[in-house]
Amino acid sequence: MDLRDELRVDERLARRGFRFTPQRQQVYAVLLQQRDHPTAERVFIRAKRKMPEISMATVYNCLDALVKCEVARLVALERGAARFCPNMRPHGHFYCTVCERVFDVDLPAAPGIALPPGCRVERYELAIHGRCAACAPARPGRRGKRRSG
Amino acid sequence: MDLRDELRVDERLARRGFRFTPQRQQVYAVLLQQRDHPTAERVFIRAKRKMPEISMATVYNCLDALVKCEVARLVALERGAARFCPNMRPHGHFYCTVCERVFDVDLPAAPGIALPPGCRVERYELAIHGRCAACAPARPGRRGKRRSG
DNA sequence: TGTCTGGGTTAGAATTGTTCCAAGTATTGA
DNA sequence: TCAATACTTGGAACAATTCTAACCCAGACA
Repeated sequence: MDLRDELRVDERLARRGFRFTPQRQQVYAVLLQQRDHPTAERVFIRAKRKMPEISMATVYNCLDALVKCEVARLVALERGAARFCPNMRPHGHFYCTVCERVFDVDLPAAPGIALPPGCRVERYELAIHGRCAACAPARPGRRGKRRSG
Repeated sequence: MDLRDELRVDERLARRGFRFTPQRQQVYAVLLQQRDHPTAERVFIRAKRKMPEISMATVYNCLDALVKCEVARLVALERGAARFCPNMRPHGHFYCTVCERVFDVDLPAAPGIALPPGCRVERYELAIHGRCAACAPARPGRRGKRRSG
């Protein structure tokens, strides 16, 4: 983990009256280590490897603190478990409906959406559902190029 | 409800081996009647007014059938209950974080998003979180009222 | 040093939203 | 008419999340 990031996280938590406890450090490290948008349960499993005593309730608590301090994002792509993502730059998500993997995608500079008048935007969430490169050829739908391998 | 719409829904269901039962008609009518993106529970409450015997399981069944036949959309804007929407034209959603109301918004013609190569898009979901006109002037705190019904 | 205060952690209970199930009902086709 | 099949129902089961009560620990202060 980048030390400057850790310092910034520490500060960000402190500013809101949260402590950067060993559990929160571990949960944040898990998010940074493998950026595959894990669910809370998956974070729990990974965090347990180095911290076997950690509980699910604590993982939820830590994720909640990280999200509140804008150090991680909660991503709700489908029904079922929420996913978490330490990438705080504006971005959208590509969700593969076959393998359920999630990829970050850049957002266009100017979305140019006509909002109801008077609205104040806090954030955008763009989710794109489809098939990733690995899964696209799998089930032949319309015409697609066939790849060997 | 527009008769042509109803006929089309009937057909669409039939094409997939579903029947347009009185319960499904009622659930669909509820969606058309008040386009405020109700949750399944809210649909249940509204459907009961004209059909007191209807059960929650049936409401879920009906909503599921309508979504499968592409007559309604399931909208997952936040954690918690899914919402339903009979507007099948491409559009996004503005979600007011204060009053929790949802508004349809038009999408820009060309989204222009750089996807990972080889991806095949099935659908976009754009969610914009913020404050609606009624809630925007409020200071961070609770204002705005949720409508009952 | 002891103790007070307040956030943090834990296991497990509770809650919420959804799906599953078994039994009975309605509709369709032979 | 009978059989096959889809549908509805209430309630059980389930998954994800939140809540609760007990205990823990760091820092402030006497």
